[in-house]
Amino acid sequence: MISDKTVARLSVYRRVLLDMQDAGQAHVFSHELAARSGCTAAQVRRDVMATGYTGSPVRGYDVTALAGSISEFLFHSEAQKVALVGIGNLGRALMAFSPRRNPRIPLVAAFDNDPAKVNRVIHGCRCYPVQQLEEVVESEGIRVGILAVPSAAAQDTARRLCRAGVVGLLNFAPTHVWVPPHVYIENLDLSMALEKVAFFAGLRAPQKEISL
Amino acid sequence: MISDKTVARLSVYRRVLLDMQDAGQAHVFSHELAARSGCTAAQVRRDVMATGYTGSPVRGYDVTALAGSISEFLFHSEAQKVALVGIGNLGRALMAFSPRRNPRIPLVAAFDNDPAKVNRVIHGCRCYPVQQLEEVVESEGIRVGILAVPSAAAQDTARRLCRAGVVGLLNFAPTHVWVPPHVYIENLDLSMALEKVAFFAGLRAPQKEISL
DNA sequence: TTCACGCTGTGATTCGTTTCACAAAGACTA
DNA sequence: TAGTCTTTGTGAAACGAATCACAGCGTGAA
Repeated sequence: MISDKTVARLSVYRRVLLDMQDAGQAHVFSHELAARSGCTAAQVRRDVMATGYTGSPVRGYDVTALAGSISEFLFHSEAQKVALVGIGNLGRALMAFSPRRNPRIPLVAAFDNDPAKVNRVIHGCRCYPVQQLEEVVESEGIRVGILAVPSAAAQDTARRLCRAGVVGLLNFAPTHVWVPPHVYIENLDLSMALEKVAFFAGLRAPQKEISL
Repeated sequence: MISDKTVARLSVYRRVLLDMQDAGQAHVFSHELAARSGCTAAQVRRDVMATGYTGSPVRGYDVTALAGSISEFLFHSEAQKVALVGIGNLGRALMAFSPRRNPRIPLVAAFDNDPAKVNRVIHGCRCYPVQQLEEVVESEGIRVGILAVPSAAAQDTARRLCRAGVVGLLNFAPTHVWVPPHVYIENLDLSMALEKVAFFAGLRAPQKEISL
C-alpha cells in the first residue's frame, strides 16, 4: 500500500524539516522542500498526502507540524531496536552515526567473531561475541539487523538473525541474501554503486566551463 | 537509453558470474542467474539483451563469455580513476575494498583535512591534504569522486570535485547535494536506508516457526 | 465587495519498467 | 525423420510511479 520510495523520501523530508526547524524557519512551501530534497514539488505534495498532514494554500506547511506528522508516520510503532553484525571499519562507521541517530531506532548491540573486538562498549553500543547473537537478539527484542560482515558469512548470519526474530535487514555485503518472505531486506551494495557511477561517468565528458 | 537499474543488475550478474567461473561452472541458465541475483529470469534475459550477448536455448549462457560481455559493456570506456574525500571510518572501509575492486575503477587518491591522516599510503591509496584536491584530481585525470565527508562539507566538496573535472559522484553524506547537469550522482544515504528498514520492520510481526 | 494571486490536494495522464507469453531453435529420443 | 522438451529472445500487455493540470481556497489589494 505505501511505497518503498515514498518512505525513503519522507525520511529525507524529515531531515530537511528538522534542519529548517533548527534554523528557525516556521513555514515551507512544497517547491522549497522539493528543492532541498532533490525532487519535485508535486512529488512532495503526493508524499505528504500519505502521512495525512494537510498544509495551507497560503502559508504552505508548518515546519514543526509536518516534521511531527512524518515522524509519527515513519515511527508509528514501538522503537525498533537494531543489532549490528561485523565490527570492521564499516561497522564502526555505522556506530559513529549513533549520536545523530533517531532514538526510535537505537543501536543496542554489535557482534563480531574476533575476541579482541568484543566485550566492550563503542559509542554507547555494547559489543558481544557472535556466539551470543541469538541470546542477545531474543532477550533484547531486537527486530532489525545490519549485516556488515564479509560476503561469505552474510547468508548464514542472516539466517541466524531471522531465526532469532529479526524482521528487517540492512545488508552491506556484496552478495544476494535469501530471507523468509516476512522479512524486509534492503541491500546497500557499495561496489555495485561505485560501478554504476563509473559507468555513467564514462558516458559523460568533463565540462570545466560550468557555473557553480 | 540504458536504464540505471539495468546497469545495477548487470553489475550484480557480473559478480555472480565471476563466482561461478571460480567454481568451475561453464554454463548457466537465466533462471539460475536470476535465483542467485535476486530477480526473475525474464529480467535477466532483458538485461542481457542490453549487452548484445546471445545465449543458446540449449546450453543457456556461457559463463565466461557472458561475464566478458557484461564487463565490456560496463567498462567500455577507459579506466575511471576514483578519488575518495574523507578518511573516516567509512572512508577506510571503502579503501579496504580495494583488493576486491575492479582494476578498471582504481581508487588512486584520498583526501582529508586532518593533517594526521594524510601523506601516507593506505591499502595502496595515496592520502593527500584536502587543499591539494584540485591539483591531484586534474593531474591524475580523476573522473569519479566519493563523498565520505560530514554533511556540512558535502556541497562544497562536491563543487570543488566537479570544477576539477569529476563527472560521477558517490555521495554518502546524508544530505542532498546539487551538481551540474552533466554530472551523475548516486546517493547512498545510510541513515535513510536504516529508517526505511525500521519502518517496514515495524509493519511486520516476527515469525519464529519459519523454515530456513 | 470583488478580483487576482499563489499554493495545496488530487483525479487523470504519461512515462518507464517489469512481466507475460509465445515463436524459434538446438538436442535428444524413438 | 518426426516429435518432444527446455530454453532463449522479444513484442505486447500489465503494472507502478512520477508528472500534469486544475478545482478549491484563503489572502490581500482595490
